[in-house]
Amino acid sequence: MTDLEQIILGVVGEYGPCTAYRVRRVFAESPSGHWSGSAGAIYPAISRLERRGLLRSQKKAGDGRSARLYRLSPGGGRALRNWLSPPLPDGGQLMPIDPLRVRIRFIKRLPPEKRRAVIVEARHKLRDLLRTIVQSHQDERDDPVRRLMHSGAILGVKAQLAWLDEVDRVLAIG
Amino acid sequence: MTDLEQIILGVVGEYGPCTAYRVRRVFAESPSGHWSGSAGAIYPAISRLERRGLLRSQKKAGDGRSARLYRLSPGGGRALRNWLSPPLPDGGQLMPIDPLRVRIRFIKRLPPEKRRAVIVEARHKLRDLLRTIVQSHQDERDDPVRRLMHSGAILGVKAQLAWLDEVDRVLAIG
DNA sequence: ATGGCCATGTAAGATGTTACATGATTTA
DNA sequence: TAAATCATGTAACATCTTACATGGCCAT
Repeated sequence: MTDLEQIILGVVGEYGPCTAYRVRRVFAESPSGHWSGSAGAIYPAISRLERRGLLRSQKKAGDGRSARLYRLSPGGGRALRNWLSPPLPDGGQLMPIDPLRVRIRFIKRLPPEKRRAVIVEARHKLRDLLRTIVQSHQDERDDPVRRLMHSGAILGVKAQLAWLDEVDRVLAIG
Repeated sequence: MTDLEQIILGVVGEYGPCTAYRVRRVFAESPSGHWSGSAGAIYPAISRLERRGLLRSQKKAGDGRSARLYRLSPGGGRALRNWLSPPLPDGGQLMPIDPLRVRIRFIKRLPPEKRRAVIVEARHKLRDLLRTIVQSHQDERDDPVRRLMHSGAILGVKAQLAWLDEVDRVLAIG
């Protein structure tokens, strides 16, 4: 069971009976670029989940298109709870993956006078991103779990920004 | 050009002429479970890079096996610098991907009495991980960039731990 | 000389991306 | 009614994982 499939189960569970398109939009609206939610990933994944009996579907009434409403089957609920429950994967599988750090690792490949520009631009883009997430966080008043998702993202990006300051200091010396 | 390919270019550039196996070990020794560095990914990726003229190779002397030593070609160096240089991708592509947060998002699916256990276990595993990274950080005295990689990982995991405390508080209420 | 690690690779299969195709519904 | 968006899907292609196969090197 891939992460994508697990998350689809979670999203279907969260948004009740909903269409595949609705699931796609949840991915598309995520600020993270990691979860692209392309049609070619979502529709086949949902078909797989239905074939395995983890999702059920029914035709959406009053819709001339072939839209279907999906919901979790009992087995799907169990699969979802099982994914969430201990034992969790090892720490290495839980730690954040940082696309910025992977690049900066090789920054010495750039001539010294260009290194600074990378840091400056990264800081800029992360600050912009941070602003939009903070905005979403403030706009979200009702759902405490969703607020937690926002604050998690905020803490993660702030950690990156703090780290960038450290990178800046270290590179200035050496 | 995938991330894996870019990182391989970076690693080959970093470790000078080196074998494919050496590249694999760099991935395997990374604390992050994200970069598995399986043979079936690395060897084909290196072949692709050589076909495209970004890597050059020569037979390793005095080795009865078919081991080859790879190094960056001039074009490979350019490709690597180009990857590192502005313009960077958008903020959404730079922000950290947090496998823990994706799970906790759906934690309400668990019965209330089991939610705490998830947090406790996650905290435990992340603390263990943090200890080992801190240890590597202290052991590494020479290379400032490598120390930066460690401190980036440390800041990231600490942010997760701080967030877990917040999750704990919020779930205790709601 | 044999067991364990070093080292290279391949095959089968699943998953994901991009791009395209199709048509319904809503909005200006 | 025209344009935008909703909605579902498929085809071609590349990539990644898992598992396996092969054989050299090294220490006891």
